[in-house]
Amino acid sequence: MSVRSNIFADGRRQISAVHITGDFVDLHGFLLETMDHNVNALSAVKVAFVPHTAIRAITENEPHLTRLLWLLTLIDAATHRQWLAAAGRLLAAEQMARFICEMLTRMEAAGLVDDLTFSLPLSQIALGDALGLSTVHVNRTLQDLRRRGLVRWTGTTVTVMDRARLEELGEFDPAYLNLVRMPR
Amino acid sequence: MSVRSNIFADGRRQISAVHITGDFVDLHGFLLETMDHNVNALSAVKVAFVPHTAIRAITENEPHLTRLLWLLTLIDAATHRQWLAAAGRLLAAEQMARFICEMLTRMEAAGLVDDLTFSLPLSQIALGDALGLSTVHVNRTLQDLRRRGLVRWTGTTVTVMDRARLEELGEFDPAYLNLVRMPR
DNA sequence: CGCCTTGTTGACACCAGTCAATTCACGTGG
DNA sequence: CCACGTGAATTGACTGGTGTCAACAAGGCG
Repeated sequence: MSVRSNIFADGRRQISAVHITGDFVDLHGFLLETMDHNVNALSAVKVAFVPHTAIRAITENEPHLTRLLWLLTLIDAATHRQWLAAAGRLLAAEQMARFICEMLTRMEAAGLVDDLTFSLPLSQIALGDALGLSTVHVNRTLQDLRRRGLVRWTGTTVTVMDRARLEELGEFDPAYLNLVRMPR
Repeated sequence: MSVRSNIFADGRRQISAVHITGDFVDLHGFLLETMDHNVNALSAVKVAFVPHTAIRAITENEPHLTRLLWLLTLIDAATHRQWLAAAGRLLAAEQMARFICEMLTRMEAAGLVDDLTFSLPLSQIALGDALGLSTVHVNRTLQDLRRRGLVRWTGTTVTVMDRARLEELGEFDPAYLNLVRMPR
């Protein structure tokens, strides 16, 4: 698992994405001239590098694949809008609920969830950087969610205890993730 | 000029983009299944509609054009990251300074700036929705920037009085906009 | 065993939100 | 030409969510 972040001159940091297994990391870099952000691993990762020449070749010869790659970056952008809305307009608890819902849903789509439980190796410091909160407030907000019986988060293991109420609190709608519809 | 926004159930609103003359509005909609946001005009606008079939045809036959269209959405995404970082980690005055710097720079690139002055038909309510602030705090923050001699903002007319200090305050670097370099 | 990072807690400060009232700019209709 | 209505801008008083500072506990690791 890895994160994309921006860092300000005085050290303030904002994480703008959490990448999980199977994600295409920084496909944006293919066409953007400058990389204005960092990528850091949160856990041991296996990485495959794709040369820009290969992607360029795809864009020359494979319109369908090109549209799929483009779509990946559009989903990223849609996710950014969701994070922005959450950062700008939601209370800490609502925002954190929404974040956990998103991670749960994406991990599910990757087949990495078992019994509403998944691994999320984010320290409270990093979680704060993702949500735009101080670590102290992250700690208290997490306790709040725990006390309400919505989540359990010990170490790097997260369990969603009450998915419906957590999604309601975070006003979460997974539509923006454009996931393939799974048969129930 | 128009804005793209997300609205929460209780009416809270977050603006995620301000479109100016020449911008391709919601090119994202070409490949995304669901439109999870609204677009509202701020002023009288002239609109050209591009059928998805036309864009699809471009992706089939014009790799270079396709990459350019893709690039437009990547710049959008990069801008979202910048807004997110600002919303999450900057103080109101810093964030507002940065926003004004971005609008100035983009309006310049569109040839719509004269003497560091440009038209920005955003009410303080809308400005608050863009920055994630209440209108009262927007008002006070604007007064702060005015008092410091950084900007003049009367009605829909904005004048940047001290560009260097405004950019410094907002820690603004236009690189993410990927603008074509103009000869001075 | 001791260092270092992370998690936790309490006290306090402060940035930003809320509520409410007032002023101002405009556009409309009489 | 003026009364009026409406939305935006402004202001003051107060509240409250979140940040800061500091201390301490709990593990992981060399």
